[in-house]
Amino acid sequence: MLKNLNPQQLAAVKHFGSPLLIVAGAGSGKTKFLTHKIAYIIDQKLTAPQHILAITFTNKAASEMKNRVQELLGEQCTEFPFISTFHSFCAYVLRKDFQSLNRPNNFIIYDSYEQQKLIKNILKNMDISKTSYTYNFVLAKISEFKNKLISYQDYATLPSNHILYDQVLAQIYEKYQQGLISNNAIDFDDMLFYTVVLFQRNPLVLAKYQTQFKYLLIDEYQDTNHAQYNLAKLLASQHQNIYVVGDFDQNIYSWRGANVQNILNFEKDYAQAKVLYLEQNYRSTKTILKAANGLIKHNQQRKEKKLWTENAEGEPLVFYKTKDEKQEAEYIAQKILSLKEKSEYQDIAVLYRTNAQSRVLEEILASQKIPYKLMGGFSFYSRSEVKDIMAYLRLIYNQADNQAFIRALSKPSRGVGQTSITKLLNQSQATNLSIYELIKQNKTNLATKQTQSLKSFATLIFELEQYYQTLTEDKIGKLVKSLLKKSGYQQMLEIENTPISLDRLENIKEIISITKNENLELGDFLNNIALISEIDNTVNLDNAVTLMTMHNAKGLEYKIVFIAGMEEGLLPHYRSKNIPEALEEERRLCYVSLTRAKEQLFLTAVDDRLIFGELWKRPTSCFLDEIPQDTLLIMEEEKSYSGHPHSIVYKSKEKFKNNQAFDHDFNVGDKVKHKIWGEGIIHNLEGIAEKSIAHIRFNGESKKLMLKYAAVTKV
DNA sequence: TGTAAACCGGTTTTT
DNA sequence: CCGGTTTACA
Ligand SMILES: Nc1ncnc2c1ncn2[C@@H]1O[C@H](COP(=O)(O)OP(=O)(O)OP(=O)(O)O)[C@@H](O)[C@H]1O
Repeated sequence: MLKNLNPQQLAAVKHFGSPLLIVAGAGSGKTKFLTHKIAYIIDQKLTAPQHILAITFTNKAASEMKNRVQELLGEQCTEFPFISTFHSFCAYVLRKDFQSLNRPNNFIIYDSYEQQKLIKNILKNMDISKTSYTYNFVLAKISEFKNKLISYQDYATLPSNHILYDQVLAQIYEKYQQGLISNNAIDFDDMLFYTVVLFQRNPLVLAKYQTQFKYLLIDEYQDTNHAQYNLAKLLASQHQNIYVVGDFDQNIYSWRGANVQNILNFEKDYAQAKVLYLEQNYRSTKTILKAANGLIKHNQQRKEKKLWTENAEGEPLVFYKTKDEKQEAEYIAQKILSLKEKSEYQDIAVLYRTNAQSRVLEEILASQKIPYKLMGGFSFYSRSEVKDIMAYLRLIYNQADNQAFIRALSKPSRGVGQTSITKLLNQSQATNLSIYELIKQNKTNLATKQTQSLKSFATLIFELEQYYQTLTEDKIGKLVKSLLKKSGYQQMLEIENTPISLDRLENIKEIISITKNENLELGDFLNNIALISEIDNTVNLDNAVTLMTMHNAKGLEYKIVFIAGMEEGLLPHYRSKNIPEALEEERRLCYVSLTRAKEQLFLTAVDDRLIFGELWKRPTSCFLDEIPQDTLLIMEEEKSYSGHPHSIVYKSKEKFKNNQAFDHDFNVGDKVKHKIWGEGIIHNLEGIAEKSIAHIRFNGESKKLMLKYAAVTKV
């Protein structure tokens, strides 16, 4: 079982009795160590499989790890270790023990869309929707507080000169939490937050989980946040059987509260800790590794570490610049087709910085008949048609769910509009009865037309619920099929009969096929949806090119990797470029992307990119200059390209806006001075180049100023 | 009162 | 460009 490990990995697998940290670069076999360690613990019968808890970064990584462990153990595996993300683990704990914090165990998990709706509502009611407290800003702040384990009560009592404190935020935070509580909901950050609180406040519950999970293993430890760090510490505090791996150069989630100090301080936190290093990379060619190592050296805030390989020299990285993103996608498609002679589609991945980039890639790949699968993103479950169907399912499962009632009711429209809905909601709140109950008990107070419509809708839901009860297998699939017909939803799409509506119908059918294999109950399905965001929404395409964001590529490997959009503004992203720490994170992100490749790397960039329907001129990414030039082959498209990425001269006579003429170096958090309003603080920046707008709070009052014209200076 | 059509505002990255 | 929200009209 341990044959394929090198001496360091072997030593690590056999190490017991004290905490262990492995720090090592990309592709050095950290994840491989974890899977073998789990298998070894089981094989040696040190404990039963179900007493092992392994934490991965994504659900996909978790299921991959499960498969690996199973392969290693073969037949002898009857019970399984608990392998999941922090969030899924917390959901598991809270479904069992949330009641110990006086909250029901059958909470629902709000996704970001529902969070947004709640916040928007609060801002509207407080009459501050048009101020600097944008919902994005507020949500990011609340997330930050929760990750730092600051409850809204704690927050409210912070001294008013505390850096984090803001009186308005304190109010919003409280209202937001109360909103969640009254809907019996928690958000993603709450999962971690409440689990930590539960363990801290309730030693008995903690002890139960400490006994249940005698071994704790964590992948990607460099990207744990404060709450996750505390969770691990609590779980391991008795037995100290904690084994973590990570790479500080792959810390790419600090914007979400991930704190690289957690890995740097591991030895301080666990006094007996042993630290091991892996230095041999088994994944990539010498050229790829040289390129990646050369790039990451440019980070100042970094410990040096070795990473070498015995693999072949390999091909140079290829850089190709095109006129626009369409041609970029065409180049990638064409390259994929020519690579197809030697490689399979499944060996190829295309990475990009922002989800918005995937659109063009999808279109062009589809037009060239290249099969692809889109991984991750807020893809599937946030599409409006999927949400509509989910609303029906939620309502069938729980008729008291007013939110679901309203959404289902208005798709397709049933002649009941905003006014009636508001009345119903108010009545529901006043009487403590759900809208569904009100209708059933004839307690509504509306015009006949609306009442009739509501009645038949309620009957529809009742009948569907009855139908569901009679089913025995493939229950959700059959239910969805039936509701599509009876609700008129399918008819609505068929009448529209546009390509888009047909697409929507396809997506809904996807729900049917997702739920098919496992004989899922409605409740289990609905409860876990927020957690399974990463379903590949393409139907079991085995041999297909993978499209995903760079963040999603973490931990994965492909024979051939394309990196699209190697441009200033995209990588590094314009929001990061004036903040040194953020810029270094962008560089790490580039490092992660490069090191996904085993054999070949293609980097592309464009001259002009269409953003919000406007053409923007784009310089090539500074990171391209930082990659050792002898690993890089720059393909020339036209003679206008003179060899150095920054010396490109745009020769076309086409009209375009030269949008990069103006620039600034203000950042969020900067103190600034204005002629009229005096001193203020920038709390948000939007737009780019000449359209940059700063949101500045002057002495209580907030202003949005265009930096190109505004007379503000840094102080 | 409900719905369709204009309108406005927002782009990192995700569990 | 897209989706959520406001507005104008039936
Ligand atoms: N001792 C070994 N001998 C041969 N191949 C190995 C060895 N260790 C790991 N590998 C291979 O190297 C590749 C990278 O391993 P793994 O994914 O475990 O690295 P990692 O350190 O987790 O990488 P990353 O930090 O990029 O996620 C895998 O294909 C793995 O099978």
